[in-house]
Amino acid sequence: MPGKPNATTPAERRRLILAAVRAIAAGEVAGYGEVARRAGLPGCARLVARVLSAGDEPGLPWHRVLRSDGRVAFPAGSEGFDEQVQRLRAEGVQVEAGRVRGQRAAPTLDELLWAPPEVPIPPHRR
DNA sequence: ACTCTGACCAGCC
DNA sequence: GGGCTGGCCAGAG
Repeated sequence: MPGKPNATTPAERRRLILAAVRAIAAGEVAGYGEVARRAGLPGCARLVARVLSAGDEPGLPWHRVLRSDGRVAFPAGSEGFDEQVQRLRAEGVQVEAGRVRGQRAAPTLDELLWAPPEVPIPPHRR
């Protein structure tokens, strides 16, 4: 077939990104760039952001996607910010001033690859 | 076809 | 720790 070795169409990329986001386990967080990497689309962090901003897919754990700094991607005080923080806390993620503590948003996944099925969440920790 | 914008990232100072 | 710059992809005007 005339050359289409990879996902060159936006719809295909979008599907891959959605799958990668769904693959994030509860209590885990991932950066936009990391999600793009898992989707097989390195460098497409902005595309991930765009897909999430569409908000079409119901049940998508979009709140588990953070910036590479571990910060919430919404401006502090906005609705999206507030909701994302609450959702993360509901899953046991410790959020402090819009920033996730205890986990790395974008660690070196050189060997980590796909995340473990479940992560032990300490009940309370400081 | 061009320009601007966006739930971004990595590098450098 | 913070701020600037360039690069990135896709959609809207």
